[in-house]
Amino acid sequence: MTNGEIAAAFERIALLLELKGENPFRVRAYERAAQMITAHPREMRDLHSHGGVDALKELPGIGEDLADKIAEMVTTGRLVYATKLQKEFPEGLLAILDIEGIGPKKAKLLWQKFRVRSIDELETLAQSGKLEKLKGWGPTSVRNILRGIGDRRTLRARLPLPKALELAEELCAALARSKMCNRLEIAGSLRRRKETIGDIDLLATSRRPEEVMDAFCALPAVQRVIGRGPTKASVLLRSGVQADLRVVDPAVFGAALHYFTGGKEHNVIVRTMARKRGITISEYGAFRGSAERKGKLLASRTEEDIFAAVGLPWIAPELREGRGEIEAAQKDALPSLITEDAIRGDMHVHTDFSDGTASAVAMAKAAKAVGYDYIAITDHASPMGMVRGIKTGNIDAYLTMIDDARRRVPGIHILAGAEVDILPDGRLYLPDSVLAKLDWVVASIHQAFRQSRAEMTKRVLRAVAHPNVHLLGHPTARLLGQRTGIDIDMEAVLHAAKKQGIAVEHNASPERLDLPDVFLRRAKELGVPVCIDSDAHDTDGYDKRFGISQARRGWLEAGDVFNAWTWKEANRWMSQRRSKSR
DNA sequence: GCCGTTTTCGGCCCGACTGTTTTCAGTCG
Repeated sequence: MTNGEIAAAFERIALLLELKGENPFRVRAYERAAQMITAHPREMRDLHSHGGVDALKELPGIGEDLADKIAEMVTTGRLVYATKLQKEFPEGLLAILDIEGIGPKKAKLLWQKFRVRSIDELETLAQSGKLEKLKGWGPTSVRNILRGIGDRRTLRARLPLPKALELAEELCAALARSKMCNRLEIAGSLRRRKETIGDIDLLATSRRPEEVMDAFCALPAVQRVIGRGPTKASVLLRSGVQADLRVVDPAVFGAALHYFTGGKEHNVIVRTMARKRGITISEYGAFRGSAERKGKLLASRTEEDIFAAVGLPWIAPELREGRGEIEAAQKDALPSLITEDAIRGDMHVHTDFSDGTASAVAMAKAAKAVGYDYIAITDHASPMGMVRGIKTGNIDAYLTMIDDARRRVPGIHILAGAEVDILPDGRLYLPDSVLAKLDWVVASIHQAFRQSRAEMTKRVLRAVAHPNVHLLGHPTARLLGQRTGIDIDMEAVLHAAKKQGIAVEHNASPERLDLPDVFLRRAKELGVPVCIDSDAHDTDGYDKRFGISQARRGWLEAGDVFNAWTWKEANRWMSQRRSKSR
């Protein structure tokens, strides 16, 4: 079983245990384990086959019992305990937990009293009028459930980061025009720059919170107000996304920003640390003493103050996932994260020689204008009919085009490169004689996405081992929100990249963001350089802001990123690569 | 179910909002 399947099994168990009314901390143990496994770059089955159950027990949040359960899943492909548990409730009951306003208690009651086993049955029951006669339910609750069912049918799945950020920025701009907020910040997973976003969290400071609430709920982008209190409101946007706004006093902005940025796991760890020191942390600040009797206020104004209250330096939002950042902070070993201005070049750029819209000269000028010292022009070399591009027959014309660009755009180093398709059997589309004429070869998958994991891994390993390849392009081939990536043993690919001395790409194109953050971090650990490339197809295409944010989530520093190196450093690496290929 | 500069047992983050309640349970993030 893959990590995804194991995590899904644990999530299911957590839901079922909740339905049973089990100890909530036991439920949380399963949830935490699922989250950890999802984010883990190594496959559980590999860890198990190398180090056995003991290796699994090393993982955070995995003890005796869960280690055994993971071992059972990776060896037998099933989990007896899960099957047993599943029998106590019908399949469809879990789905109704997704409905806004229905939690485990209500779901359990619906099952026990009415034998509700699906969303459709719940809808029929709610319409029948039987529900509202129940103690503690009432007509409003029932109306909300019906609305929740409707919402669930229209609600969007998680939004890709670039789209979500755009929406959030529009909301902020609209709210800012009301001029009632002193500060207005995007918080939550958006501030952490997660690759997909469930809802938009905004935080404002104002001395007139009620009026801010009014303005927020009346924004034209708002379709419906889900909930609204004096300091907090939730709305459903017309785009099908939920947005939450919280207003706090300016004096507690730092505490609130930290709290609403999360992530959940990170906050739990920080608060647990605080408790051990006799400190309680909430969105209103760090207080001496327990939560019930608010003690002396220790910190609240800035995030730095909050972290300092528990003896930590400020931690960048992109790191706040509870993936070891607290431990690193305690050891003063936080990475010095890469920033946009560290980028000196781009190793994946298209022109109108293939499917770009601008000439090589125009692309080079545009790269120079954003301050780059070097670029690799990497037009497609692909068997797919619709893509023009580099063929054996036109390679000389291509090289002439790049030579011409070098002459006409001085002051920037231009590499003659290609983005060559990795064919289904792992060979490259261009023959070695043509590849040898190029300075820089990106190997990418553009077809046959559905191969088995074994086949796909073998395919990519073959390409990675090719002596003329420098970079593995958009390694999972995913399209955010459209196409899940290929099924591949990324650990094996990264090891091979290390062994062969090639780099892996983080393709910063907003529809890709590929390689994903957990593998970026793994690449860093293994010492594989990462190229953060724009994959620009036009002169406005050099924006790397989303790529940088993912690189930061992968703990990358400037030294880990190939195109943050100086031209001299990059060139030295390429010469070494070339000498290897001979 | 996990975990240990409080602990191998007894803890486990904290508060807002809603609906139906006369004081709070359920849900959410």
